[in-house]
Amino acid sequence: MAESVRLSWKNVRDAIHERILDSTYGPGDKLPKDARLAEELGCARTTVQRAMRDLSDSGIVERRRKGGTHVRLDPVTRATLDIPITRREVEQNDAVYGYQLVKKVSAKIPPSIAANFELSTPTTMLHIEALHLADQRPYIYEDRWVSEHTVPEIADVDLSTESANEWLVRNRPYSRCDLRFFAIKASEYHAKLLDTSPNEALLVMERTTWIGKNPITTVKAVSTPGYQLLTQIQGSAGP
Amino acid sequence: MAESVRLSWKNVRDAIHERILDSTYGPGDKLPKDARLAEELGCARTTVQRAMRDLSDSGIVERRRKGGTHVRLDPVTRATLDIPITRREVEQNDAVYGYQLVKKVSAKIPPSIAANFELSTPTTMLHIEALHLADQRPYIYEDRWVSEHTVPEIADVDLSTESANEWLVRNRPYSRCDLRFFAIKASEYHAKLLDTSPNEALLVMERTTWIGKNPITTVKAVSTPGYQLLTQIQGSAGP
DNA sequence: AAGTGGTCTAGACCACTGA
DNA sequence: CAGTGGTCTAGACCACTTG
Repeated sequence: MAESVRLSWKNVRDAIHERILDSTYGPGDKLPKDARLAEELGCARTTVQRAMRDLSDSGIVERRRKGGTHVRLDPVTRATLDIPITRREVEQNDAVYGYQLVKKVSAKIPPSIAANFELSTPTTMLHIEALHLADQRPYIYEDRWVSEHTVPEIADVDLSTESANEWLVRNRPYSRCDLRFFAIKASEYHAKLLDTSPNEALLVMERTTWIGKNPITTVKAVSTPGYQLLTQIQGSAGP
Repeated sequence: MAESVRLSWKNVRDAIHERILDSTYGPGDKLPKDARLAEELGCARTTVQRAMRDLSDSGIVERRRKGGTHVRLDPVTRATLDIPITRREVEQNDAVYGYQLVKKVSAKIPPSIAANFELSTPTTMLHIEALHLADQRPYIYEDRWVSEHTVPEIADVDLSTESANEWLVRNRPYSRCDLRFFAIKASEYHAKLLDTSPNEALLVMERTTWIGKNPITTVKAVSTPGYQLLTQIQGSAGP
């Protein structure tokens, strides 16, 4: 049984994954330590590490120092979502992008927005509403609050030309971002802005960002009917 | 300027990231090659590699052999979603999980389902409808088609006890999975099953899986009103 | 305190792919 | 075909975390 072939970390990953699939190591079981597997499979420990990181990133195993590597008890489907800035998304669909500022005013944040930021004391922020268009038709309605305290420069941005979405993504890195997806019934107001009917079902993407402990922005991106979020997973199984 | 400190790959990542944020390297720019950066920062090339892989995974840079490393032109928000099996999800909310099989019958797949699988020839599959309950109340309605050809064992599974969701996740690895999220208006049928009103807005998660070229299953998981998908991103900026 | 995963290094070779 | 990223190795040391 000579290890004549050079094993890549993907080979190693698949070898280990296979043992999990065929129940050599069942859910919750502890796997041999890296060094042991390296010896067994005939490669460097670093290579086993690389393979394990992939399995760990995919949610198949869990690793802890001293605790060892265990097969995860409950399988999860782990997907990666890419959310581009809205202009790019429109352009990638070969449509002409348009943008309209609907409203821009400083105001005291309502409790629901304070809750998004995990703030107890109500403060004043810049409230921005805007419409993103694709081929002249409404595409996404954006309802946003920006902290003037954390992002004072926002006052100097001409938001009637450039969307806050774009400016913030390009200029304000964040250290934490919370995301939420849910469905809402279109209100009269939504219907009017998005050129659709009340009670239509709309997908909403809500994003809240902080830099350190300081709130940056929270935004509800309300999509038009039929909008879909897509993603794809490449599993590490099969031929 | 002695490199007295031992640089970790995170230090290196942050150093490079910072140069991107402060526009030393702007969108689209080419970064120095790994070896050059390693020299510059005073670490091994492997360490730069590790840092770069992270930046690349986060969607901040793009790397190509021979092409070099470039700052991505359009920033994206990249999020990771974990979708557990429904039973786990319910239990993690400290609710009691329940399950009901609503329908199970072999039938010719409708064109929309064939489209999900990218199939042109209509075939027969097992059509399963089921209800997942949390604390006796409807939680998610599952509308699924399973390929009896790819997964003949499904015939022997007692689907009145065990959900197809769970059995498939535990027993059928896939090599590809397509995911879609969108909103729908509840139909009369949905309303009745989910104990809500017609026209409510519902979040739908649609998943389609294959093993190699062979279809395994496609499922629409229709949630109850108020359902939210959550995730969090840890950015690599700030203190 | 000891076991196990995480990281770093230095060097070699491989594998894409753009000029 | 040559430049650049990708991977592998062997060995050392570090840093968690649990028994």
